[in-house]
Amino acid sequence: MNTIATTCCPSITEAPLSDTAAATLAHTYAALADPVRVKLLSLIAAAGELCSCDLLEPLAKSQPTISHHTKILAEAGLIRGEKRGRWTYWSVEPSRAAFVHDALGPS
Amino acid sequence: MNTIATTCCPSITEAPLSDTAAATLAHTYAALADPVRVKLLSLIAAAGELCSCDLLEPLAKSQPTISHHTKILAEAGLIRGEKRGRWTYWSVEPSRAAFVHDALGPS
DNA sequence: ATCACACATCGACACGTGTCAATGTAAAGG
DNA sequence: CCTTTACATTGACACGTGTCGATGTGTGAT
Repeated sequence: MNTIATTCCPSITEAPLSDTAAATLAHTYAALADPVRVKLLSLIAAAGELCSCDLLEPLAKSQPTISHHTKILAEAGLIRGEKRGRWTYWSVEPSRAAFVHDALGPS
Repeated sequence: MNTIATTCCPSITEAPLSDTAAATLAHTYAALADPVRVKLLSLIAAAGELCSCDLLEPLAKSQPTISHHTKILAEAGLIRGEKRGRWTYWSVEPSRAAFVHDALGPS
């Protein structure tokens, strides 16, 4: 946690990550470690906004499974859900839009 | 900045990922989904080259566990090992250096 | 050859994770 | 009210995963 405090942005070529920084990164990448969630995220990123009901067919999973994956992505801070009426609309977390775009882009 | 993306590869804002593309990405991110592997990768990236024996102390894990994690990172194509004498020297896979640098950088 | 070292592999264990049927909750419409 | 719809939660199951002790495989040194 003192990594960012002492210096601004040390390049990875200069010093290894701290335990807490590594744990935080691993938690984020764990959210992307499932093909269903990667495709789910790409569907939201491509559409801009989708409700859970729109995810059932393209992902070919049950409703509880979709709810499980959206929860994990939301807890990782990659998407956010907004309830409007009976529907929950999911969109990419604005502050992480660049990260999500890069993560889904061709590497 | 995305002049290449428009002509070459469809941006994630245009179309969702295919099943195979999502599975490939998820497999890569699964290799980064463990804090020990994230720190292991950062140690290699920071040092340029390290043998397995140099990883035991900073990671505070047993030798079989280190061997297990290096194997997963190597199979994901993020690092490569070169045997010289009795030691195996690990380094970041050159073709994935940019990806690794971004993946470990501040998000 | 014999020994010590560096690393990989195996076997076993505890724990985490993806999945779905069943059930609960909340909102809109009758 | 009651019913339907959209989603979350629970419980249970099978499977994957991180971990380490024990063992195997080479390599170099004596």
